[in-house]
Amino acid sequence: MNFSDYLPIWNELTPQQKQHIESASELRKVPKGTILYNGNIDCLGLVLVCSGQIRAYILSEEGREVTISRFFEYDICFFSASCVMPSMQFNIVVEVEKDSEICIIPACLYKNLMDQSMPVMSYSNKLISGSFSDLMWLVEQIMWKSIDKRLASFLLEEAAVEGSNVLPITHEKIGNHMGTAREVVTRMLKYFQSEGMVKLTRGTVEIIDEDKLSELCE
Amino acid sequence: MNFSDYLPIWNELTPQQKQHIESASELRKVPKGTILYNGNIDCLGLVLVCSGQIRAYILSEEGREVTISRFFEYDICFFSASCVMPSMQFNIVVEVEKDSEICIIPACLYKNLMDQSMPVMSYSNKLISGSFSDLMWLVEQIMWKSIDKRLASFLLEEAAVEGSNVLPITHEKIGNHMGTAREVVTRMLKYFQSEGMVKLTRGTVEIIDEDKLSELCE
DNA sequence: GATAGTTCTGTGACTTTCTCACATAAAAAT
DNA sequence: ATTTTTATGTGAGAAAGTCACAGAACTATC
Repeated sequence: MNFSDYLPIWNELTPQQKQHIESASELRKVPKGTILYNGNIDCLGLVLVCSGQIRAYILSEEGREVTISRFFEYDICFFSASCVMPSMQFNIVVEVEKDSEICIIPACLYKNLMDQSMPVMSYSNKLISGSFSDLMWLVEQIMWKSIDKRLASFLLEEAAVEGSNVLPITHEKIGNHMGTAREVVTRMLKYFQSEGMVKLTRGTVEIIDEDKLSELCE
Repeated sequence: MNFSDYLPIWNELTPQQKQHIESASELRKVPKGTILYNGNIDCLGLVLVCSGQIRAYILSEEGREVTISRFFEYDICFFSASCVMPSMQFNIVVEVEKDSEICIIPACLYKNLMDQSMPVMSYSNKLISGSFSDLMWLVEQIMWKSIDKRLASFLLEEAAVEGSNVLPITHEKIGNHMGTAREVVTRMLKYFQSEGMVKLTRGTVEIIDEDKLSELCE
């Protein structure tokens, strides 16, 4: 485990701090579907994604979901450590989307580091600011983009993530990412298919005409 | 101007830092309607609200608005300083809602302070975290609350802010706060009136039955 | 204080999106 | 081969947003 690959500020830590992190953090393999954090579970800590894929989403009382953020290799998820940040009050669920290897820097250790080390505090600031910007973008999407555009964007992004035009995903999961109902996704995908933009089979969406989808997004 | 009333970390600054702030910041009277920041205007800085009222909102290409955050006496608005925070990339407009007195700590000075002073950095962190939480709350509202509930909440909050049940506000402004169309607000208010919850006159909404509105919010 | 202009509110018709209730189809389990 | 589970399809109706325009209430001007 080479921390300097994940933490840009690794070299600004003291040898002792480095040692603390190395001894206290835990490398863990987590299977798809694992809930790492849900606001009830004790504050986990900072999650470094070594491989795999993780997503953070909010959950309504009726069980509907919206994805707030997704994390891939070399990303750092701080949502599971939000409990140690004062003034961070919200419920969020952090779930493993694909079998992953993660490294957990315990919340209490991380809190201490933040208080001790200016670079760590400054880096935390950067992480939060980045997420804030992402969330602002999400608000704009939700408020001002129609479903067809949002769905097209989602499919293209998903294809980029997968590195393939064949997306192994159900309509329901797409709905959960976008915060909309499954039926809405089904109908829109049917329309996309009728326009020759995608090809649908049970459990997969294949992108046929990437350009046409891109145009749709504007 | 007594900075310690506005900045909780004032006493953790060095005399020199305090002196910098005192000499560089600018106390200013700004009339209602003033645009303090809109992403084009040069990065303003941290805005301390001494009196009055300020709001930050995002603007769609079609000219629709949604209020992201509102600031009152003793609040600090950092949106007008977001340009000095790395990883903060979004367009936002900061507008004076009521004639106000504000104190501006210039962006460049604030940036230097953040880099020099752990307490300032830590405090910035807290400000951003707080706004992040607020934004999460907004996303939940937008996604999962129906318009009647959101309108009821807005009216009650507005009454609390105004310290009166007579709200001097137009349907259009309410729509701009909530990110919805004026007609939708008009129709819902008409319904609220028919149910005896509010009384409408041109330019004002008077809350008649606070309890009934509260119930509506759940 | 009558007139013209501006701002604010009201309303119908139509579109988009969401909800509910079920039907059918494909895969998995036994 | 049959049952169970998971995924998709669809109609009907409700909620919310869009568009176009009408009328009412204030303001400014002479």
